[in-house]
Amino acid sequence: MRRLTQQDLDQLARSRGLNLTPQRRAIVDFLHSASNHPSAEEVFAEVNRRFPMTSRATVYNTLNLLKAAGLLHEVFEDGVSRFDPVLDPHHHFVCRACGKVEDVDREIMPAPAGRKLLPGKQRVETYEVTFRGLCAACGGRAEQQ
Amino acid sequence: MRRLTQQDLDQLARSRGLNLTPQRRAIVDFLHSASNHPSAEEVFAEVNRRFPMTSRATVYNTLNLLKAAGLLHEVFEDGVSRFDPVLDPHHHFVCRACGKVEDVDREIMPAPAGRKLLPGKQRVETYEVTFRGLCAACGGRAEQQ
DNA sequence: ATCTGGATTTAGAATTAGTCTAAATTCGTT
DNA sequence: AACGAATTTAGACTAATTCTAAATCCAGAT
Ligand SMILES: [Mn+2]
Ligand SMILES: [Mn+2]
Ligand SMILES: [Zn+2]
Ligand SMILES: [Zn+2]
Repeated sequence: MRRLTQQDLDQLARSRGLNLTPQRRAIVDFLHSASNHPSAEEVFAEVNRRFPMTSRATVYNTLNLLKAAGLLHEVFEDGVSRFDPVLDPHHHFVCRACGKVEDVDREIMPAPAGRKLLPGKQRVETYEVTFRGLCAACGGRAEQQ
Repeated sequence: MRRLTQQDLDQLARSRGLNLTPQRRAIVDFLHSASNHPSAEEVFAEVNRRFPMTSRATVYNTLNLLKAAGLLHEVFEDGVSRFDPVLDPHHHFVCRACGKVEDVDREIMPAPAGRKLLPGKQRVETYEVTFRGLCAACGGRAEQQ
């Protein structure tokens, strides 16, 4: 799954008139280093480790900015908002034991061929699948119920 | 898509030791009459119309109770929590113009035959699809962008 | 090198959805 | 009618997010 490089990012940001300040860069860096869909609070905590005194407002502002610029997606799983630096359309798996949110390749469940209109006459532009169950780690432990 | 009758409901509730008080019945009635996935606040407003002085706490308590008893499902769309009286597994369509959440039959996108394990070794127990685009009403109006 | 205006950041107040609490009420059983 | 358990209520509390107004930063103009 494609991830943006620093270059991509600089270029994209610039092309959209986005000023990449140190705080903003720290936020993007963390999101790309973190493998799994951090929440706003996790971003706040981590960015503050490297860059103390970064305010919540800046974290939220930046996440919203990047999202609006299309450099970041927001995913909601079970009422929790998380941020996803992977831009290609893909699906998610949520572990019911540990709560981890993992990426799933879109090929696993491709669009039903040529169906742009649902029976209810809705025009589908995108779709995403959420799989639920036990992740590799949790499923491994002793065939738990 | 199957919906519970009053009888089903009484029986189910009783069999699970759930006392169906007037407030609780009003909440369930409303959820079943409303066609589209009301939020807690919408339930609160409507139940109060018929049954003034019903507190938020009772609405939330009841929704959580019914959910725990399996008589109701909670669906999160775009960070908003909504309640769904349709118990069979099914998918959803979210209109990007008006925000309406509509049911979609599961047949539209059935499980990939025999796949219980994803490539990442996750064991899939359930899955759900969210389609996004324009609903019949919004899509009809003048081929908007 | 200094000035200046716009963009950015900051701390904290405000808002919102939801949970918790403790007292009052209801209801089935004696 | 009296009792105790379950339920309901109003409002306090909490957590996530947005808003606000003042401070800071910074690029371009002088
Ligand atoms: Mn993802
Ligand atoms: Mn539904
Ligand atoms: Zn797990
Ligand atoms: Zn619509």
